This record gives sequence, structure tokens and C-alpha cells, in this order.
Amino acid sequence: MSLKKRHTITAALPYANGPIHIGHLAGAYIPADIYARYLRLLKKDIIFICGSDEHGAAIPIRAKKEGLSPKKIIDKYHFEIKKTFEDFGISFDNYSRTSSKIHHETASIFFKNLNEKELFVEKTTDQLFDQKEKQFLADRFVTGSCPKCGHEEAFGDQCEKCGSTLNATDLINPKSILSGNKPVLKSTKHWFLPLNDYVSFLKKWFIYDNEKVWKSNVFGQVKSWIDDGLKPRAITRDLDWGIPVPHEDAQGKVLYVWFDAPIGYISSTIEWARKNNKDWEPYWQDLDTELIHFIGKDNIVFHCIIFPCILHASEKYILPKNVPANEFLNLEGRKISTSKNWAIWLNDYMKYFPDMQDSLRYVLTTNAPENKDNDFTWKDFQAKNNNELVAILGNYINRVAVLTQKYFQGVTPKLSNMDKNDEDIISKAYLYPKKVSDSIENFKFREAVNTMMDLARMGNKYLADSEPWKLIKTSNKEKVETIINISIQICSILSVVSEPFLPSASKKLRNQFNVQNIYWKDFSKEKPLIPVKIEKSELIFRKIEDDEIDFQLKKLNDSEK
RNA sequence: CGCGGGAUAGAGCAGUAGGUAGCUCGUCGGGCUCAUAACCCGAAGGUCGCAGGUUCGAGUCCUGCUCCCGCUACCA
Repeated sequence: MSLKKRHTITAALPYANGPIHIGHLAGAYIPADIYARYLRLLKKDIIFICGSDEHGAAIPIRAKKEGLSPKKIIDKYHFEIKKTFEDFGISFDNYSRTSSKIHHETASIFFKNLNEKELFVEKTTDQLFDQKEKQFLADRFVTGSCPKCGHEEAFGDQCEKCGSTLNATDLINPKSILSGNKPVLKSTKHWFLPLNDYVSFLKKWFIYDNEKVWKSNVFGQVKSWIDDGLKPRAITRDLDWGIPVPHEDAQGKVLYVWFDAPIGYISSTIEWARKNNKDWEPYWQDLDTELIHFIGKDNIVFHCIIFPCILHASEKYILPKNVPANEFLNLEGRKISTSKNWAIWLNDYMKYFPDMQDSLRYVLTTNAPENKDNDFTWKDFQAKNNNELVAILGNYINRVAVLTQKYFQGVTPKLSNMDKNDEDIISKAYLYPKKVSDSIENFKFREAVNTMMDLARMGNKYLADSEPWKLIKTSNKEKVETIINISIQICSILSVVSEPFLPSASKKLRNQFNVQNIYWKDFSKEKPLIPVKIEKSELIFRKIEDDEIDFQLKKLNDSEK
């Protein structure tokens, strides 16, 4: 573990133009939450920060489609997304939004600061303009016939049929997707961040100093950008939705959404600090703080090149220690697609599987796309829930609880008469927290959760091997006491170690085994976790029946657009 | 077209100094009966994407190729 005394954890800001689905959860929020919860269990000084990303051209377009104002759209999705995170136990210390006053102020300060240092380049270029809507058009918002293959609905930046990369001005019969009219060329001035000026900084920081730190997918992607040569990147847009560019020559222009969005992490921190009467600066400026960004692979360039350049240029700011980007999650063998409605929406999941957020968290963690794209299938979800969570972990806890009730009325029996095997089991059991730690600290969450389950497997095997239900019929009561005592210790360890992955189940277990307020390092072989008694309780996980899965599969196929 | 990531038993993965291919789940057989028909043991199952090469020896190193995914700078 790093010796840093403070930790700032961020998870990608979800874009507030639609609800979020399992891909979002698997890509960024679950790994981030596991890491944040783990650090809290180490009693570290940590903040876990996020918020809704509410700017960009797609929001007003969506608003127009739905016949609502942009403000109505972001309000609708901001609160919906916030609720979803709460439902799934994503434990943000602060969930803000980029439309907030504090964020507008913070992002403006960043712009003004860099502008005063004359770090921007101003350039005037010709852009396509929609005369009816009085708006400049991003390449993506122009359609027409592809000059390469003739496909009639090619986008201005790319033809989805032949895959060619295009310029909007290349399209034959170009049409604005806003009005349907033919766009015209019009000149406009923009502010650019000259990324080319930061190549030596990036080479030193990203490649030379930290090559070993990055995941291979992150390193390869960013190195390829740097090696290809960086170009100035426009950080302003002609749009009436966003943060007005704080400059007298910038009437009607707003900051580019990717300039302001990462700054949202900082604004959200400031908001948190004000609410909690703390200083925000140490979390972003103190060298003794470790900054980690959790994102999906589509965000790599923004978090590893553009935002670090902004932070570097702004001075005083620390740079991310790691950006453990995940690949993508597919659904039933196909890409998750919002527009085709090929997705499992999280608010929808909660309707059908209430109080089963840990089941989805578990499956998305064991199947997380850490190294490559992975596939989520409903059958696999059912199998992992039933065969692992229920059969191995849930059943084990229940066995121990039932045996303790049956033989000792819930009171933990004393530990005596240990043989070599018992000693062995105890030694091994207390090694698990460290093993899980090592995996989490290396951002290997799949490995971490599997290691936790191995402890439950070991517990099951110990019971099967020692057969207390047979011994109870003999005169060897002391042996039974020892076996149950050890089993209770294993359950108690599990109740703590499961918290990062299965927060809701962990809470129930901690209550049942009376290990509230126990932290990660509060116990060891020398300082064992032996509750005085354990409570009766309901089963913590339930099986999922075939017809529930069939229903979901049918629903998914029927709702596809 | 260029760049990056990936391809290992039915599924999901490990294999980080090249040395008899491992793990979880599923399948089949057996055991147990405390337990959510749960648990434990055993077995079957892989020419490590394809083709060459280096080496006594290659999943691992080199070359070429195929397929999937992403990026390619005005979608976010």
C-alpha cells in the first residue's frame, strides 16, 4: 500500500442524458466503490467523488427530441442516476453536478488562470453552421451520403457502414440533424490547448516515471497518442448550453464539455468540503495525496492526457497516481447500446430484484472487464448467484448459524482441544484479509472477490471434513465446541472482508455475528475475532428461479428497438 | 489505412525471469445429511486464434496472418 496519508478517488461523471446501465457499473463505479470502501476500512483519510456531467451538445439535442428544456432533461436524469447509485451502495462522499454554481465558478477560474498565463492559442476556422437553428454543428451532427461508399446516412465524423473516417465537409448532400437543412460554412474563433507543448511533460510523467504503474490497455493507448504527436485541442464550442467562456471576445461560446467535466471532480470536492467544514485543497494539491481516477476505456485520453495537462499547466495540482480503466461489458454477446435499447437499466433491475443489489455487484465484479471486453448473460448471472453467492457463501453462513443455535443456543462455545488441523485452519483464515488487500491494492478486483469466496470454500470444507454433526452424538463435545468456535471466527472474518464487495450483505452479517465497528486490521491470529454470541437471522441471499431469467431474456429481446 | 488492447477446457479467468497446462463455475460418478436439493471427494474435458521461426525445450521470445473491441483528436 502506498504510504500516502490521503486518498482522492473519482469515478467517471455519468452523462445526464439517460439512465445508467450495467456497463457503467462494471466499468467504473463498482471498482471505484470497492476501492473506496476498502480504504475506509483501513481508516484512511479518503474522499470518493463523483457527479453528473450535464453539458455538451448532446443534452440540448436530446431535449429538443423530447420536447423539454435542457434543464428539465438534466434534472430528470441527475436525480434518477443519483438514486440508482444509492440503491447499489455506491458510497460517494459527494455526488454533485456540473450545472451547479460552484462548478461554473471553478471551471471558469481554471480557464481564466490558463488564459492569463497565455497558455491557450486562439484560432479562427470555418465550421458548418445551421442557419435555421443559428448554431454551429459538430461533425457528428451532420449527416449525408458517404463519399466513399454512398451510404446515405453517414455521420460527419464517420460512416458507420464502411467505417471511413470523414470530415463533415466531405459529405454529399449534408444535412443538419437539428433542422434537416443544408449547413453553410461560417468562420468562428476558438481557444485551443496546445497539447503539443506538453509532450515532454507527458513523456516524463506518463512514460518515463510511471510506465510500470499503468494497466497495459491504458499505457498502450496513451503512448500511441503521444508517439503520434499531439495537436492543439479546441476547448471552447459554439453552443448555448454549457459554461460561458469567461472572456470578452467569447460571446455565445461555452467551454468544451471535456474541459469542464474533469474539473467537476474538483468542484464536487469543494462542495463536499463546504458541507463538511473541511479544506478541499489538500485533496488536490498536497503531494501526500494519492489521486485515482476510475473510468471506462473510452475516457482514457481525457484522464491521461488532457486533464493531466490542464492540472500541470494550472500548477499546484497533483497528478493521478493511477487510472485503472476497464474495457467494455457486452450483453448476451452484443455491444450494449442505449439507442437500440440493448441494455440492462439499473433502475429496472431494482424493480425486478429488489434488495438484491449485492447479487449484481458480485456478478459484475467477478466478470469485470479488467483486461478485455467481457460478456454479461442472464444465465451466467443466475448461475453465479445460485452456485456461488447462495450455495457457497450464504449457505456456509447459514450452516454455521444453524449449528450454533442448535447445539449452543447461539452462544459461541469455547475454544479448546485444538489439533494440528484446527491450528492450520485458523492460521490460514487470518491470512485472507492480507491476500484480499494485495489484490485490491493492485486493482485486481476479480481476484480479490474470488479470494474472499475461497475463505467461504475453506470454511465449507472444514465443516465437511470435521463433521461436528457426527461428533455431537459421541461424548466428544469439546471437539464440537472447537469446530463451531473456529467456524464462527471464519464467518466473522467474512463479514468484514466482504464489505467492499457486498456492502449490504456485510451489514447483515456484521449484525448477525456482532462484529459492528470492526475495521480491516482490527483482528489477526493473535487477536482473534470471537463474538460472544450470534443472532438468528434470515438468509442473506436467495436463489433466482429459471422463470425469472426467462422473463428478463424475453423482456430484453422484446424491448430492443 | 494507422495505432492500442484481446484471443488459453462448454463459460469466465490465471499463467509477471521459456522447463511435464492451472483456478472457479458447468458436466459425469461417488460421499455426507448440519445446511438455501445446499456441502465434500474424484473423473472426464484443452494440438494455449492460424502459419512459420529461434531453442534441447515456446501459452510464454521473433515474423507474418485472421477474428473481436477501442482510439484516430468537433459524440461524450
